[in-house]
Amino acid sequence: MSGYDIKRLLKSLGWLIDGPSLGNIYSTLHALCDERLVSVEVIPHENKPPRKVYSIKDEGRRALEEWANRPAPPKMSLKAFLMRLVLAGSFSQDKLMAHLQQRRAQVDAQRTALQEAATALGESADSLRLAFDFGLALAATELTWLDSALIRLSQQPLPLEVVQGN
Amino acid sequence: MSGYDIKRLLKSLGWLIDGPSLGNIYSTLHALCDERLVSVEVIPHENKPPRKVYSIKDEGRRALEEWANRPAPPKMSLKAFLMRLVLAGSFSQDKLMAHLQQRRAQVDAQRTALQEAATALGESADSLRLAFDFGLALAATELTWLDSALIRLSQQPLPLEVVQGN
DNA sequence: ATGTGCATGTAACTGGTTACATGATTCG
DNA sequence: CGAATCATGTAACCAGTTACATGCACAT
Repeated sequence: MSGYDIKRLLKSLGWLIDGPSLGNIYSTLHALCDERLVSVEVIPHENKPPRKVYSIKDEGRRALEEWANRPAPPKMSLKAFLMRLVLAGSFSQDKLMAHLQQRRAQVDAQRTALQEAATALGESADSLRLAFDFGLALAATELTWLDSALIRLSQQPLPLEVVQGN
Repeated sequence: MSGYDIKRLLKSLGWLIDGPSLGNIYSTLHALCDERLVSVEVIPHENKPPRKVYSIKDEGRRALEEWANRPAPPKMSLKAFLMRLVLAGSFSQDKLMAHLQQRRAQVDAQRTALQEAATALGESADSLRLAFDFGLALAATELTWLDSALIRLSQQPLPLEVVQGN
């Protein structure tokens, strides 16, 4: 993809993840190029600035896999988790499921902690309480989503890339 | 509260909001002090470093209210919204409800956008699709939470601070 | 005509983290 | 007896934003 393409894709995910600025994307891409992790193909357009299409190289893929398999920090944010999911999900189904299970444990722990903090707060019912309620609802949603994702994945044993060709 | 107290409170909200580092909290508190928005009371402990308890001043409260009433940027993140909710929720019930209604419209728009992007993606069912599904589940949860919060608030017309004294 | 989208890039700035420095207390 | 919690603070450093610079195409 080009830098601009990347920006658009990430934008389509809305508030789910941080939308890095274009400046950031371009300079990261340059750095990645210097490190020989990605390759560029310059496609010249007539008197437009040439489109630069980047592709990940084998070494880059290895580095990405290494990154994806690093143990997740215990306090990983939603955004960070989703970023990992999107970038690392295409490696192996086992890894993906392990990832989801790990996340499940963390979210469950967070939910208990949140519940305790909320009850410790008492029945004050102000805006802080609203925030806690929201947090609990979020945690519940994420847990059911994780469970259904895990079930779906365990029912279709082959990674879809193999089946569908991409 | 003291800087340390603030850190602990924010920590109790877990991944719901960004937990600013202690260094950040302390320097912010110093800056706020210089601007005469908060006051400090130094409570000396025997040969421990003295505890510094900060209180918001009238001028600070005014500044906070002004901040809370600034129109929310359309792409406001979850964390930013919750931060506003917690910090600004104690002003007036009308404002709080307006705030929630505004948020509702934004989340609804985001959900539609997400849905369109997801269907445009087709049935590829890879990890990116999982992320989109999650986003949709999240949006739905937030919407129901917002609705129930709005109903609750409209049923009890007086702000709880008045009833409960705090 | 004027603005928005495509498309790339660089440089300044800054908000916030990490690391350092200090020291008592409590818990295992 | 060392590790964690309480408790404060400063300074270096860095990642990422904002702003600037350029220019065509297409719509209003």
